Amino acid sequence: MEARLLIAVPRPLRTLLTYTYPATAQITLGCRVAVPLGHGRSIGLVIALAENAASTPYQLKPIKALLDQEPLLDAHLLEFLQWAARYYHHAIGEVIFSAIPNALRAGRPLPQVLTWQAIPTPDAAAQLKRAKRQAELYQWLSQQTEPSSAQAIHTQLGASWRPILAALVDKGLVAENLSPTRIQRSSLGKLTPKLVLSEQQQACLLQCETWMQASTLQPILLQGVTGSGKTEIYLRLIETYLARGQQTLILVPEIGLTPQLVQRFSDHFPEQQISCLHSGLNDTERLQAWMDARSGQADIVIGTRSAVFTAFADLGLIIIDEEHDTSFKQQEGFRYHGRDLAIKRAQMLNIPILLGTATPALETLQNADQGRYHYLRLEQRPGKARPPSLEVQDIRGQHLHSGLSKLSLQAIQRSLERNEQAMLFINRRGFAPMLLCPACGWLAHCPACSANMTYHARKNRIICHHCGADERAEAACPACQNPQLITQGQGTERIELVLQQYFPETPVVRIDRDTTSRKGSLERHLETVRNTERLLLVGTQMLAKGHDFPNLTLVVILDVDAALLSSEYHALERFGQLFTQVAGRSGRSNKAGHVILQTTQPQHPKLLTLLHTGYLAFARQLIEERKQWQFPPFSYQALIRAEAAEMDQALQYLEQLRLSIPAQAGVFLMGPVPAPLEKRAERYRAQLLIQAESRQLRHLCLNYLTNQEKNSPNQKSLRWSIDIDPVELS
DNA sequence: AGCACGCCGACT
DNA sequence: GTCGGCGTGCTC
Repeated sequence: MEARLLIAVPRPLRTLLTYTYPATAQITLGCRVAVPLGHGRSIGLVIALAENAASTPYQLKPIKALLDQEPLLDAHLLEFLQWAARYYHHAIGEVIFSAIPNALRAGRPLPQVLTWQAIPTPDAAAQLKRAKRQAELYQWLSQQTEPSSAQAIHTQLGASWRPILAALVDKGLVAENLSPTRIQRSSLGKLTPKLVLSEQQQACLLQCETWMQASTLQPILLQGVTGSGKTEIYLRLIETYLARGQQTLILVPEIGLTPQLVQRFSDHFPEQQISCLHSGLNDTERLQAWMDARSGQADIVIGTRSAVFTAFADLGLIIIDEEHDTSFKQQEGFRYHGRDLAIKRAQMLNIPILLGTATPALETLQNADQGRYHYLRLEQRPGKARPPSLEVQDIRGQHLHSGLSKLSLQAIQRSLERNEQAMLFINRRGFAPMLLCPACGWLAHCPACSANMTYHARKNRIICHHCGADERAEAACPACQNPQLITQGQGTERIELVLQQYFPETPVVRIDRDTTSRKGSLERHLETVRNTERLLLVGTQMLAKGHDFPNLTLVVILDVDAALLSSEYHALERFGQLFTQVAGRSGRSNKAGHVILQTTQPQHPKLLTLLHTGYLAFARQLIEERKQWQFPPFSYQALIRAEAAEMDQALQYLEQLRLSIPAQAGVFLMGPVPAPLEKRAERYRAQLLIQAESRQLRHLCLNYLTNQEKNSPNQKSLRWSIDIDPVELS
């Protein structure tokens, strides 16, 4: 007698595979198995029991081995992942395995964790029990004489098990350096005094707590301007869940950029273990953090988007910081949105979720305005900090010095004279986006993409920012040998140069992907900025994210036009968010801030709304416009992308897919058309946009499409993908 | 994604 | 004659 199992394998298959196993064997859902697959073998994860009666057109194979005694993923996580695979129309196996650390994907056994569970601390009995276990553990540990095994145990222990750690350090068995997934307390036992909450923060906290204890939960949008003390609210809310012995998940856009946030958490919770999950970890570190969350040893997990798939022993609260940030959206492969999935996961677990930002995404604001989310605002900045003064600079007919107006240069001069810092913001790295020949019109163009190469002066190379093509910049024109090539437009490198020329006495720090690619270099730069009173900062997007520069009083935004004139309908929303965040960087610590926007569009109505009535009114105006055009959040989009060796192939393939979707009310199909970047890395790209008036209709269309795909043989060398709720149409 | 199968070019 | 190039197709 045998039974059947539905197994997910890490392959781009849209279905689960059915295998048999002996009915006498005990198998729990969520365990890994070794299975025969095709000519070889593969690892798989048991997802469900299959109907035994159903006859199959193929010969079922038995699983080869059961690899786990206990499930890697619990029932909730399995259900959540299956939901995600359906929603994003992505291969189930890839979705399931994105929740399993690389280190466990080859079938290696789960490391043995000392099995204890997080014990709820409030009552004395539990405290006692916890202390007793620690004592037992300590006794056992003290018998370990070999430093290497002590080290191993130390690695498996949480930093929260301080007595043990302290004892080990004391005995000289381990050095007091923890793995990078764990936050080290610099001095044991030192408690940082709690900040006193403002009246508004107090009210806000109380309201959140009330909502979180209600029988029906809704996501909470906490809109707090930069410096209004959102983080302090997070900390207080987390306390409640820690006291119950529950864990908290905090999703942040890019953890490498927010070391201060992590520090803040570890200072506030010196007794708790905080684990970090981000792209900078190697497989071992990632496994460690994952195990800590799954076993319950980690009290708080801070991570980037993929941390939404982490297994938890007892998750009680989710917080999304900088909720509007588009880096929560994965832009390749499994194109999920970390925030949206977190909301779904919280809903499935019936636990509260808090979305924090100064500038809510339009869809989030719409949800709040419609009452689907609770909505709270923190308006005041604590202390005496006032909002910055804003200046729109009309640069029409102005002579610019490498993109900088005379007025901007004067404003920078005045800041420096007051021994204050200024920041110049331009969203383009490199020296100039164009290198060309004034004699014959030759232009440095990427051989593999339909895009210009960017000139990088420091390296003296031309680089394609789309495919990475990288060539030496020749002195003379390759077409007509004219010895003098010129550049057009500006990037961060050129702005850095012009500032060095104008202000030779002042250090200039440039922060972009080129200056921060090496590990720790961003931190070093930020350190310089903190330690230097008089300084100029140049950078891209990266500068806008969550750094606190107390002596910064002037911000100049240089490429406002690009955002105002973009054809992408998301561009304005992004600009509003960026502007509000960047403006929030200036004028803290009791010094007046000033923001300059250089533009040829000083009368742009949206710009005026943003400046005069603030982000909220601006965002609501954009929502109104989206409504008129029936764009999201008033419709539901899916972008089908295809790429092939020839544009015609890509277009024809999409046309075929389009025809598989029967015409129906409430569905618009746009395209297929060539993508805005027609060619990338020698491949031509086309896209088809599906816009439906409900998620259900969109889902239906995509089902037609994937069925059609199943029937038609794969076209040679053609790759295609589905992007649900796209945030970028390029 | 793997992995094998298969049908064409240059080698001992 | 065969080694291997990667284009194509399948995975319970």
